[in-house]
Amino acid sequence: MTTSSIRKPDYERMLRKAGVRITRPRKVIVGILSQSDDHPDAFEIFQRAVAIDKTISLSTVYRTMKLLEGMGAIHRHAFEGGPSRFEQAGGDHHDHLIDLDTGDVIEFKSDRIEQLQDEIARALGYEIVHHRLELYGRKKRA
Amino acid sequence: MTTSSIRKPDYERMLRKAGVRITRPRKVIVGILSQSDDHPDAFEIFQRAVAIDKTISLSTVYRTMKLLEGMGAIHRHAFEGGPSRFEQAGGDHHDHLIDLDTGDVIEFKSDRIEQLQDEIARALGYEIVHHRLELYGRKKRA
DNA sequence: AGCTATTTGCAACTGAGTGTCAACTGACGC
DNA sequence: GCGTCAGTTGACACTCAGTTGCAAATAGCT
Repeated sequence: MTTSSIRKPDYERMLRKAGVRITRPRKVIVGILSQSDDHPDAFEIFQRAVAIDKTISLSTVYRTMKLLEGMGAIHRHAFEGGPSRFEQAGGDHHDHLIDLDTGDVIEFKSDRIEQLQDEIARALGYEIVHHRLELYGRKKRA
Repeated sequence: MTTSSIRKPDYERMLRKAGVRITRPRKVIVGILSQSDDHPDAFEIFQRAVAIDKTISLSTVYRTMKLLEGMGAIHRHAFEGGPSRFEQAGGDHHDHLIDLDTGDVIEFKSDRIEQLQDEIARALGYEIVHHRLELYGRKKRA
């Protein structure tokens, strides 16, 4: 029984469409990504990959993440003071709140904010290609 | 005749208050910051500093930026795919739009967005310590 | 199975920033 | 103005995240 999935990108299909080879390391890595609903960094992905196939190298993880990012299959987030973290693309757009005490990443979404961003960019004569909104905070004790 | 300044932090006073020494390298660096209204990175500050005093080292620039940041005298911005850039604190809070073609940094401010961020954090049970909002875009051709 | 361009693992490299340490110096007391 | 000495500096080694060069391995074709 596999974990049921909603809106998971079909990585193998995307790789095929990108005209690259479906190699063993790439299969292992996209398998891990399909299983993950957190925001692992390259080294964490590498560790999970090694548990499945101990010959996989960290360089290959980096190369594969770059490839997948270029294909739009994953998103890269460079939160402050740490390595890039990755998540599957395909869910709808959201921003992040990072818990400064635990490092937890909470996703949120605000159409109002997106809309205001567009208005601001337009007023400045720009077209937004992408944006980054991160809130860094601490849990209010109840 | 010196460039007239609006709301420039008095770095020497802040350094004194922080209980650290007013050394020659620190004087040169804060002098450069007072003169700058762009967002230079550590290496650019180093280059401007060397032009004034060729004995200053890059390590000292890094150390001084960290010191000033800790004192709240400057802000550090880690825009994507590049080194940290710095700007004087003391102006009022703003966010940044980065021109993807030129690297230009445009400052903007939206109270509405700030307010919405607070609402979102509150709804999630968090208190915002700080946040980061960056728009990456391209100039609309007229 | 055989061919070959793509991909891999390894190790060496890069860029940004930090740590170590002997030498230097600013701020205080005299 | 001069000595003292903790704070600071410059040089350089080091870390960390990520990239690159290259010989060996292999996916995907026939």
